[in-house]
Amino acid sequence: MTAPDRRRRMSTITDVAREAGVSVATVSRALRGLDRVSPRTRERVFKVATELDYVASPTATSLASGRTQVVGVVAPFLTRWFFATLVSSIEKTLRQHGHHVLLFDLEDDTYDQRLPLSQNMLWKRVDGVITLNLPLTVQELELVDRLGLPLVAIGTPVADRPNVRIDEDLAMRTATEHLVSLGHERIAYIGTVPSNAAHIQTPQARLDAFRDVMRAHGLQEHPDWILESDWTADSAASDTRTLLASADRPTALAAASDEMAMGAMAAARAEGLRVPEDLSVIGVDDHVLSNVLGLTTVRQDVAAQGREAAEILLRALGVDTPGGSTSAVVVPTELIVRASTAPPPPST
Amino acid sequence: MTAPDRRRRMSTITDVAREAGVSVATVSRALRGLDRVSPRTRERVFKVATELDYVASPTATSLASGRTQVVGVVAPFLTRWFFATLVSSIEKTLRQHGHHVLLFDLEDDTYDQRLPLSQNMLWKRVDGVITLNLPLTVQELELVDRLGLPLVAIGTPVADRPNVRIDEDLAMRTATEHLVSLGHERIAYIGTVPSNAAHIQTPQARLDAFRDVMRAHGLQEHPDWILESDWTADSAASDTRTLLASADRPTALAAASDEMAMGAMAAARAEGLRVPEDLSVIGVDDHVLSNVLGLTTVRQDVAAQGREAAEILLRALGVDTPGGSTSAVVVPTELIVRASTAPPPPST
DNA sequence: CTGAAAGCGCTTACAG
DNA sequence: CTGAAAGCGCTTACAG
Repeated sequence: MTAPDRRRRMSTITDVAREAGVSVATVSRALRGLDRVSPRTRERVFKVATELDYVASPTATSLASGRTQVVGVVAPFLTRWFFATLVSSIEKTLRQHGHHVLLFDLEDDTYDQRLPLSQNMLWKRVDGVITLNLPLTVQELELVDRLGLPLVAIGTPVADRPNVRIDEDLAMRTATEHLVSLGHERIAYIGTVPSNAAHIQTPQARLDAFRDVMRAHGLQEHPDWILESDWTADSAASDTRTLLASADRPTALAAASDEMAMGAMAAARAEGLRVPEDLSVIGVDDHVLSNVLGLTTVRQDVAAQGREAAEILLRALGVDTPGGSTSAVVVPTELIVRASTAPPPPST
Repeated sequence: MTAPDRRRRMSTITDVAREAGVSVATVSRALRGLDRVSPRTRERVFKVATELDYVASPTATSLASGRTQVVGVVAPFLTRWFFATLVSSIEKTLRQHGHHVLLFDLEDDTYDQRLPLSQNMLWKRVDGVITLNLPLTVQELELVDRLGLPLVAIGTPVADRPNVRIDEDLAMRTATEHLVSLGHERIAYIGTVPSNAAHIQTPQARLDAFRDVMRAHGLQEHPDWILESDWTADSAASDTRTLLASADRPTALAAASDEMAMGAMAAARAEGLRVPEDLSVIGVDDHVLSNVLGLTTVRQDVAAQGREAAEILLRALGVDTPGGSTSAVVVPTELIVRASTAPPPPST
C-alpha cells in the first residue's frame, strides 16, 4: 500500500552543526532567532539549514521545551455549520502563528451523553485548549487546571476563563422585536433543550430575552408555543409540525438558530402554509444557506469568534499577536431582513 | 487570565518505577502490554501507575519510538458539509484506536490557490495522512514519500495510494436516469469547475456520466446548459439565474452536489418557477438539509467513507482494525426521491 | 558570542 | 522475566 520507499534520512541539528562548523547550541539559537549570535554565524547556519532541508523535529523540541505548538479544539459536534466554521477559522489563525490544531469531537453515539475530556488527550499533547459551546464538568476543569493549560471558551462560558461570544440576550431580543415591529402578536419560540442533553448548554438567555420582549409589549406568551428541540433542522421540522397544523396557530416563529428556522419553514410548507404570508420565521446565525433560502436572521460572525479566541489563547501562550483583549470579547450581531418575515395575515 | 495555579507535577515513568520497585524498562513493557513481564509484576505496575495518575508523555514516547499516534487530515475547506462530516467520522474512528487528528485547512484567502502541504506540518508530527478531495501536487506527493508517510485519499485519488470514494459515474448516471425516466428531455447540468480553481478537482466523471446518459437516450445536449460553479449554494443560485430566467429553459437540472441543487432551487423560486412543477432539480450527496428541503438526491454515505479511510490508514500503521480492504473501497450510493423532481410540465 | 553538558521522559536492543 | 545503558533530537542554564 505504500509507494516505493523513497524515504530519506532527514537531517538533524547535529548535521547542520557539523556542516556549519558550530555547536548544536549555536544552531539552535541561530535558527530560533535568539540574540547573542553573530550575524555572520547566523547567516551561515541558515544557509546550511536550507541546503539540508532541515526542519527541527517538533517531537524533540517539545520534549526539551515543554511546548508542543498545538492547541486542542474541543467540540460537542463537528458536522453542524457553527462548529465547522469555528474550527476552520481557529485553524487558520493558529497556523499563521506556527501553531496547529488537534481536534476532539466529543459527540457520542448516545444522545444524552458525550465523551469526557481526558488526561491522555491533553497531557503533553497541547499547550492550551479552546472549547466550542461546551460546558465543562468540574472534573474536566480540574484536569485542565492541573495540567496548567490556558483555556478560552467560545459561546458557553467555562468558569472564569476568557470567553468569546455574542450577546445572546441582544440577539434574541432583536429577532423578537423585529417580529413585533411587523405587527405580530401571536409568536412562538423554538429552541429550549431537553434537559437530558448534557452536552448542549441550554441557551436560557435567548428564551429569557424572547419572554422579556413579549412581556414588554404586553403580548401573551402561550406555554405550548415554547418548543423544545435538539437544534437540528430535521428535528425542528417535526417539533413544529403539530403546532403549525393546528387551527389556533401562531403567525410568527422565532427560532434560536437558523437550522431550526429552516426546519420550521419546511414544516410550514408541508402544512400548506406560505412563508411569510401565513407564517413569518426568523432565526439566529446567518447560516451559509440562509441567504439562498431567504431566511431573515440575526447574523453572528462566527469566523470572527474563532479568530478572537485563537488570538487570546496565543497571547496567553506568549505569542505576539495583534489585538488587545485578554479576557472577554462580545462579537456584535446584526439583523438581516430577507424574505421569511412579513406582517401577519389579516385576522379572520 | 489563567486560574489560580493548581498545576501539579505529573508523575513520570521514573516515579512509577521507584514506587513499584522495578526498572523503568519494566514499567514501559508492563504498561504497553508487551510479553516477557510476569503477571505479578505487571499487576503491581498497573496499580502504582493508577495511583499516581500516570500517563506516559506522548512527547517523550514519540521521540523514543518515532511514532506520534496522530494523523494529519488535510482538507481544501472545512466549512462545507461534506468535509466537516468526513473529519468528524475520521476523528471518531481514530480515537477509538488511540490516535488523534491534526487538522489542516488549506483554504486560502484567494480563490485560485491554496496553501501547500509543507514539511513542517508533517515531519515528526504525524504518522500518516488522509486527504479529503484534494489533488496533491508532485512536490507534495514527493514530500509525503520522502517522509515515508502512508496516505489514504478520500474522493480525489492521489497517485497509487489507497482511495475511498463513491462511484462518481454511477452516481450521476443514476441522477440523470431518474430525470429521463420522468420524461424530461431538456436537462441542464451544473458542476463543472473553473479551471483556475487549483484546489478543486474537476469532477469530470460526473459530467461525462451526464453526457453519456443524455446521448444514450438520444437527447440533445445544449452547450449553454452545462454550467460552471464553485460548488456553493450561493454561487449556484447566481450561476443558474440567467438560464432559468430565459424563455427557452430546461425542465430539469442535474446538480453535481446538493448545495448547488439548493442554490438552483432558490434561483428557480426567485424567478417565479415552481419546483418541481416547472423545474425538477436533483443533486448528489444527501446533505443534512436535503431532507428538510425536500431535495431529491443520490445519497452517498460520507461518514462511512471517513471510517473506511481511517481504518485503512490504521492498518497501514500496524494497528489491528476490523475490515479487510487495504487499497481501495467504493462506497455505494442510493437514489432518494423526494419532492424536487416530477414529470415535466406539459409542453406548450 | 559560543560551546560542553545535562536534561526532557520515554523505548529498545543487549545481557543476563 | 528484568535491568543497565544508549539513544531519540532538541533546549537551556552555566562557563568562558
